[in-house]
Amino acid sequence: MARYGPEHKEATRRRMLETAGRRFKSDGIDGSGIATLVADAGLTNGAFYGHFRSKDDLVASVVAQQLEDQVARVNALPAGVESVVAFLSEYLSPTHRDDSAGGCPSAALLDEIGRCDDATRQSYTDGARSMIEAIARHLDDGDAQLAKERAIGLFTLLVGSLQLARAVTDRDLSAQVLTAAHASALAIVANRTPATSIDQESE
Amino acid sequence: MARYGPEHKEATRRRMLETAGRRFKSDGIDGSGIATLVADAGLTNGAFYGHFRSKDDLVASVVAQQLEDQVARVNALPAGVESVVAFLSEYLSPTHRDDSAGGCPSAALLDEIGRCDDATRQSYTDGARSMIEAIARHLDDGDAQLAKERAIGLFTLLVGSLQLARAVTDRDLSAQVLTAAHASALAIVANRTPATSIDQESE
DNA sequence: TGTACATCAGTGAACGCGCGTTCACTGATGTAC
DNA sequence: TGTACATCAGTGAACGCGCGTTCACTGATGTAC
Repeated sequence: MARYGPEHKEATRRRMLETAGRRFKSDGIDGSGIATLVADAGLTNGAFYGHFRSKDDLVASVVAQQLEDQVARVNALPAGVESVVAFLSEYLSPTHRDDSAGGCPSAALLDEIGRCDDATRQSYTDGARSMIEAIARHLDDGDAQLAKERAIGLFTLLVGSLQLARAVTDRDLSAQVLTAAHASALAIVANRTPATSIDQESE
Repeated sequence: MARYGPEHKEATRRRMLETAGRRFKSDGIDGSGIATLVADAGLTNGAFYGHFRSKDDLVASVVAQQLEDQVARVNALPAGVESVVAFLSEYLSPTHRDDSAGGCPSAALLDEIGRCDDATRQSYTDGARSMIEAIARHLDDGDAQLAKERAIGLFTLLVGSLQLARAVTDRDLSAQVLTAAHASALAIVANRTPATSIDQESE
């Protein structure tokens, strides 16, 4: 095909990352083959290895990209607790539930990421840390440690409840999950009791 | 092989369900092939279809079995909020985090279940409903609706935080996730504010 | 009690298929002269 | 300005492999006579 300037290949790579992100989130990582992934970006299978060393390499890159995008969105929120509350409502909306491909990467892929290779889990760890810090920044009202704890609780509640709302076949139950999660999220945001000092690290 | 009484085949099926449950939870559903699953139960691949119609049929049966077992464990807890709090600590322990194969099926498989066929998602829905009811029964102090909401929030927080604690490569962060989730779980248990009446069902 | 037969849980080779990956090739462009 | 060559993103056929599934077969047992 045509020869292009140096920005062309980079653009193709970005397009691959984006379409692969959507595909992974809707069909799972194991459920998405190279041929499909590459066709989504308008290429044929051989082109893949000009951009990525392996499927694992793509997965790690996609995970990093997905979390970066999400962190950027949270960082773009106006300061203060109110914008976190607004974010909650959007996250726990039926629209988000019904849009795995365009939604939160953690809700779509977290348990699968837990089974990926070290590079992918490392990418995810970096992204998750940034995400927690971004949320904590909005919740911080003096006690940074407590804000981080609440951010973690909030984040994992959101992820778990979106997964449950998606897995369940009963639409009524699914809607109840979103509503109940919203109420619990507010309880976490309002929580002023830090974790007990019994250190779970020293198992 | 030998001919056995009518209880033998049923015992083999149960063994398959149990070993497949462990395998799915550690390697994922897509990540577990029939040959491996059947070898785990001490059989060869051809024997599989004497017990299950297809892999999908096995998956649905395993999911049902796994949730049934877990619900039974929750139902066996002594009445009252204290035993729920004890359950929390166990659920959010490093031991549970490091034992996917023997642990909570939702933490190991929830997003993958969301991509399974209807029969599996139906099995999961039935199990999740029972699970929520079982937890709510322990939290109910007069307001059944509120207890159900808190049960849902608690359950999804536990699932999400165990997934996060498992996915992350940094052991310190992983331990912090468990600790923070515990604090947030207590905030949900203590919550007395029901969800707002804005009905998320009517999207 | 001894022999012939039916049962059926489990065996293991084989099937077509899609997977991740490799590689010789194409062809539109920029560069050299 | 015109021709020959180098570049390199993308093509598409092919690879070995493990997947889910099928099926003719085995062989230890219980039953019939």
